[in-house]
Amino acid sequence: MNIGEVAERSGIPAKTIRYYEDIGLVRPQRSENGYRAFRETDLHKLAFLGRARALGFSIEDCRTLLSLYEDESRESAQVKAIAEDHLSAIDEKITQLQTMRETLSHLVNACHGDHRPDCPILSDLSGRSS
Amino acid sequence: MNIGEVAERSGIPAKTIRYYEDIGLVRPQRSENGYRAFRETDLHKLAFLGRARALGFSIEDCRTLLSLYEDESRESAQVKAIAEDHLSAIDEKITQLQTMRETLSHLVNACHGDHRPDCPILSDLSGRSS
DNA sequence: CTTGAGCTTCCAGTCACTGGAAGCCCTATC
DNA sequence: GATAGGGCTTCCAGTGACTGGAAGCTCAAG
Repeated sequence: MNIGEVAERSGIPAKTIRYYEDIGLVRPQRSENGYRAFRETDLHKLAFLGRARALGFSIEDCRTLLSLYEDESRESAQVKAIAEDHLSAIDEKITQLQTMRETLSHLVNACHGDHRPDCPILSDLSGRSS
Repeated sequence: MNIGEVAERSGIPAKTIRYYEDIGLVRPQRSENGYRAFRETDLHKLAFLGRARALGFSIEDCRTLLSLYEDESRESAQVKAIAEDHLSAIDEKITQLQTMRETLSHLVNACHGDHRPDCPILSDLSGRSS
């Protein structure tokens, strides 16, 4: 398989696949013409990466997850630990965003949004409480 | 005021303040010795930036918000539009994260997390539905 | 006079790509 | 056989918003 087909079938852009090779996440063979020659297992790996990235795992987490996936003697506890860490990072981000959302939506509601210059949003940002 | 004091009073690291000067968000004067000389208005601006960034506004949004803040003839509608856009971007991110969270927490719950290799998390990532 | 903190600039690195340029390879059509 | 195009290759640069570090100047205290 050439990179174009793999990109289509995995849903990962060709550019990104090349980048993943660069950082050692996949190691496709090469054809005589210099083109990357992907096997089904490479495609499978890339699909794995796509799903892991879609769950928000970092590239380094993905690297570890892949190696655990390929390690027959892994312990599921290792995988679970990574996932739990990531889950709590997600929870933190959600909380942070909800705090922002809260403040911001109050401000937006308080702003007339008309042709006049008075604006509670700017007032708040400038540090005045009113 | 030197940069250290401004950093402390605004809560923004000195490095970041220098960066903000680099990209033209603040333009402190200079003392004869070459040190940046901040006035109260600079401090005020930086505090404004700090609050805007804490609400998740991008640097470019901050730039616009600052210029609106300083523009007596602004219309609050301009400010509100930026805030509303940002609010919906936040909502999108929250939704995305909650989707991840949902999937991930199911997987984490399904995983024994013991010394055995069987792992629903890896199974899911590898594309098997079981 | 020395020490150390604080300030300066500049360069490089972060994360995970993404865009673009220059150029080779392959197939199809004229 | 020439040419056009699309796909492939590499390499370099840019994104956002900082952050770390090196080398060197300034200032106040002891």
